[in-house]
Amino acid sequence: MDIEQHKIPQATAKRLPLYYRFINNLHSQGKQRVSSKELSEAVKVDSATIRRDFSYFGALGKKGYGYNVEYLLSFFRKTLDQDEITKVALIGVGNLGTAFLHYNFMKNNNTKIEYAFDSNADKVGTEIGGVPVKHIDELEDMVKGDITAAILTVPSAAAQGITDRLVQSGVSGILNFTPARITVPEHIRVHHIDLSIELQALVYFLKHYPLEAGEEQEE
Amino acid sequence: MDIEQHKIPQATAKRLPLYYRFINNLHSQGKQRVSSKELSEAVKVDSATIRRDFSYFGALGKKGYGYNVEYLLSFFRKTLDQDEITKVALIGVGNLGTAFLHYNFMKNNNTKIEYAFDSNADKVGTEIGGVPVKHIDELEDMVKGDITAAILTVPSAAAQGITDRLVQSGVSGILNFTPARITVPEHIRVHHIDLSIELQALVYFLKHYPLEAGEEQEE
DNA sequence: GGCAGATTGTGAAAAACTTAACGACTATCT
DNA sequence: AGATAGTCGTTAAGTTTTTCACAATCTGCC
Repeated sequence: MDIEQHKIPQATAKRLPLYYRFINNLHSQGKQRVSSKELSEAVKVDSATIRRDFSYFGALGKKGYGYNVEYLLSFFRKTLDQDEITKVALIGVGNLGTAFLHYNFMKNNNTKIEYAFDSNADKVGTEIGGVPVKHIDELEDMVKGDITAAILTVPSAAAQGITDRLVQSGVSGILNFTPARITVPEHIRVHHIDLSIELQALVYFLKHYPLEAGEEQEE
Repeated sequence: MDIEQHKIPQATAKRLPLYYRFINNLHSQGKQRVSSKELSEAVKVDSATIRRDFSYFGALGKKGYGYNVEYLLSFFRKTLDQDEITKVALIGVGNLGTAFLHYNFMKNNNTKIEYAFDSNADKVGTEIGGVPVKHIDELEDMVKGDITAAILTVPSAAAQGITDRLVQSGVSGILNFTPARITVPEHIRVHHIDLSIELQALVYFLKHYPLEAGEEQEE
């Protein structure tokens, strides 16, 4: 099973949470079935790509019919490990961190932000989006052995220092929102999301890759 | 020139702002020269990829020496259109929007957030990170003919409605932070950044693609 | 001036990803 | 029942991106 999992392309893996959300939506709307074409319009991914993505998990649909929403949903729930909740910590309760705390609380099922950490005494002891805010000094104690991943929304100057402490405390993944490119041991996974770069990249594309009619969007 | 520009792979284009930032850092630190290997360690991109990326713009470096930081910087400044500022609007001054306003003000040189819009009367009339907050009713008037791109940080229920108004008002690109996948005419470019999906994707990778020693990171 | 060592730029290959196309099958209409 | 329209799963082709590997060539030093 784990070996099979490894055959799934990373590009596909990145789209799974997107699919999952939209299938969830469809289910809430009481929709019974959905075709790759319909789904394609909703998530803005080519229908052939969707069929290909789904096929990595076996035959989820029926020819001439489409996909049963109920079945698809239960399948994704299982695949994305909805049952087993991954515990996450958030470091840095600024605007971005706060946004995430509110956001997360409402939407995610397979991850839970257990604690948030900040150095600001005014914030410590409060609760945001249902998540208790702890002092950064408590980081090691709270994280050790319990937390799998961390969301890094601290000022960039603090990024590497906090990262080292997180790694020490045993997290295996970091979602880094700071502009700093952090250095970690090989077995730690880091995903970078850089708001400033995203905006600059969009602008660059606007100037140099004007969309012609009929041209498709990538992301 | 424009035809030449079109040869640059999109993957490369997305890395340019990243390179630019780090070259800027090096320059501030007074560094004279840098090799692709050094830069690779800083930005976490394979050195061969960096050399290939740079080579699309011609021979920027010198064999046996590396790249001259000063020259590289001036080249990137020109290429990323630092001189010609792209005007941007931000819609939705919640936590995420506020984070962006602070962030942007400090860092970007080729883009400027001219206005922010919100429907909350308490926010309208204030200024955040140097950006004036206008009422959402003024959107069309302020944007029309002047603003090239928009950052969408509104609640997802409002996303499509605001999008339509932005398109009407002539923006050509949208950076969409809402979970909704918005529909736009073909000539409008949309980049989606979905915080919730990023977290779920990271968790999925942690579970199914554990990093072995020596394995490289993507993104 | 010449040589050892470093580093680029790039051809070629590999890897990763997307898309087109179609056979096989379903559902529905007449 | 047969015809029609729709849909999946997949093979094969196409495209994009990354990586390897090395000749060319520059630097720095003696």
